[in-house]
Amino acid sequence: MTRSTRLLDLIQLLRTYRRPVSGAALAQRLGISIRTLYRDIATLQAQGADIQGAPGFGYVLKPGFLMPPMMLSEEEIEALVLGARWVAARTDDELKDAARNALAKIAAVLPADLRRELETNSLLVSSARKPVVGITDLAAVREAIRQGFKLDIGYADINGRSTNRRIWPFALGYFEETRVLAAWCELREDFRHFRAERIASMIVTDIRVPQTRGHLLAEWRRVHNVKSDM
Amino acid sequence: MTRSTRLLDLIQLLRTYRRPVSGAALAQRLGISIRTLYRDIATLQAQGADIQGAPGFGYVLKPGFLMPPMMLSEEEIEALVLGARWVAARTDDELKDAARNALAKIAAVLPADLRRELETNSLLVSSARKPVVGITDLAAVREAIRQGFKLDIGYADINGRSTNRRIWPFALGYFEETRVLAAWCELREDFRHFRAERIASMIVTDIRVPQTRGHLLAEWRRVHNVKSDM
DNA sequence: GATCCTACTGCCAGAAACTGACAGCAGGCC
DNA sequence: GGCCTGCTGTCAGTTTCTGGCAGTAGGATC
Repeated sequence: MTRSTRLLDLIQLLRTYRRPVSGAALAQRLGISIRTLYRDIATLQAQGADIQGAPGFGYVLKPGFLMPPMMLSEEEIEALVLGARWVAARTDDELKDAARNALAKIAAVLPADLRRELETNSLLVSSARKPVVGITDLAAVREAIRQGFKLDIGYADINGRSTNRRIWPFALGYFEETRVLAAWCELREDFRHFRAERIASMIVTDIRVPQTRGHLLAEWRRVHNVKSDM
Repeated sequence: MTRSTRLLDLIQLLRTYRRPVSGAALAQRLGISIRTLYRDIATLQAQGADIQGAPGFGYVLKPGFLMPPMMLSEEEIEALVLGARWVAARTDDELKDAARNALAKIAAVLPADLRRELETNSLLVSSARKPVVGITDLAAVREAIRQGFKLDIGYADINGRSTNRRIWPFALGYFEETRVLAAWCELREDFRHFRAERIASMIVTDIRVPQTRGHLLAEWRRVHNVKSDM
């Protein structure tokens, strides 16, 4: 691999990280020595890339960059289409439409040959065995998460006891058979998981959650020791 | 000026022109010989730049090399991220990287507020219970499908009998537990499905499938009465 | 204060690439 | 046929690149 292509790869690689990455990790991914990586970083910085590095932390590429990324590769298109198909097959109608619309917008900016690639893509997902039942309006839940509104729900726990709770929703998990809402529960004063099909009633309040969903998600990850890079 | 910086300059320079520019003019602007310019153009083309040159005219950079700015709705972003997360959690390393790269590229061309939406998205998928085992190199299979190459495979059928077949792959199904390759089988002269974990050996030939994968997929859908709008 | 992780720099010699010049072919237009 | 231009091959001199080593420094943690 020649240096000029490697520099573009390095930019793209940096773009895929949100947390700081160590130079050693980057060097390994690129198959070069750490010394060369430092030189490459310096070169990109000299060209105007806003790459911040701090001893002990690593590197972050600040957005607002000198050059837009290169066009999507065929494999990247395949990944997006496959993911969109899974969403269309396994979630609800609103997300299905959103996935279709997103692909349409992406297709609109692709050159003709890649658009054909997108349209004739032949990675398939199996369709849902049984439609996931649930009275809960997941689109409204997602909207509440986005907006940061508290929810008042009636929830039947595993013993059948029903309780009314005010919760701070911050994440929604799509499992094979069920949908699980992760939230802070004011009643229990702790994180709780709510299976969508056991939510008997739901009212979106207009009360704001006092923390960002990013904060809650991070804390929840810490408590449950969830590691995920995506 | 080093070559890697010059290549970036050349892209920007080409972007500023709409009418064809002669190579000599470009070379002069960059302060290099015409011979080196031809080499630089060739390098950019090898990286995917659609630079068209015609004798007597000059060069034009067709759009589609770099990602243009995009607008997506919040729900469309959620759908893409959720799909990408499923791909990352449930397929192989190559597709996982592709999904990450695709999201990073899309994020880079979104306005700042939507980029934050993408980065703090909190729709989750469960991670794979067990990693899907399989000796088959699915990345190579996808590549063969894209390129339209026939495959020679050794396949153990359900009774344990092993056969060697030449097949025309056209689709790859991602099910919960298995991966299924859909292909036209020259041995059976019919469509056949091959479970990835039963493919004992695989050689990618350089023989072209005489039909497009779109044709094969449509015919297969007709035969199996598969309906799908995505 | 000690320790650890990491960014960052200078130096050097071998390896790899880049470069310009020249010569020549080809395609479209006048 | 003449002209403009794209494009390729070859080659030797030059430049750049690269990895390893040694060393400095900054921040966090203990």
